[in-house]
Amino acid sequence: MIEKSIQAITEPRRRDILHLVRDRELTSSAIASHFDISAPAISQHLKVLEEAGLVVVRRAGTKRFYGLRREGFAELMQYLGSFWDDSLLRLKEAAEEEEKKRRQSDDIHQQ
Amino acid sequence: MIEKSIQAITEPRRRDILHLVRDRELTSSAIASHFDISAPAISQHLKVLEEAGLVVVRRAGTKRFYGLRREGFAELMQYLGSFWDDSLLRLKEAAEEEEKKRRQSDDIHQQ
DNA sequence: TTATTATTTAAGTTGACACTAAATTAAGTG
DNA sequence: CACTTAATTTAGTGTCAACTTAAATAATAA
Repeated sequence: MIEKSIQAITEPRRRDILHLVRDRELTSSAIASHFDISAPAISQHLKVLEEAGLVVVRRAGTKRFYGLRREGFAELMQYLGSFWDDSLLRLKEAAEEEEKKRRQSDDIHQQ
Repeated sequence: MIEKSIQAITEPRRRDILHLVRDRELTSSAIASHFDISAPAISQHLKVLEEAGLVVVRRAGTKRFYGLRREGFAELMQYLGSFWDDSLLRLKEAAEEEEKKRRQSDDIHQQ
């Protein structure tokens, strides 16, 4: 799946599509209107994104609404992050430290 | 550059190469020995990675040592992260909050 | 049912890219 | 300089992915 999602985000238009559906669902044709390529081409891109687990479809009548699949992103980001990163690792550690503190204070409150 | 680095990490062998040079420098031939493709093929991959700013070369006699270029990764990760992510955003906020607290306490100490 | 709208699937073309083998460059060493 | 080692560049080939147009599917309305 990771392999597919990495492949998927390589194509610039697919990244543009992901941007478009990031905060709202859009139909295939609404997405297509933002590009100068044909509707079938967009449909094919959406298929790739869907098979990569990065978008999901919701059918409503003749329309199909595409939206971001956050779990897919999370998985991809986790992979890319764990792959090498430094700054991300430091961010994680900082967040975990914060989380630890939070939990400790919760424990105190609960006792 | 971002475009090139995204392109670069799409190829599975190139990600393998990045893994190999992650913690140590390696020569082109040392890298090639890990794969069953020809030396020129590896050389071409290294060129792509270098042009993407993800590896750097250090010449030493007839040998060329390849190593990870962390700034390139940082840039790529930042882009990929800022692109969409949630959990990463939350991590960032937590880290920034932490940073803010740290700075405030520094200010107090400095006065 | 016929027509309309929304979208996908199919078939075929083109260009990009990963590969190979052969030739070339680069930096020593005898 | 000739030779060796390390690696790259060049030229050519095959595969794959993104696009096109045309045909097919899906849901609904007249």
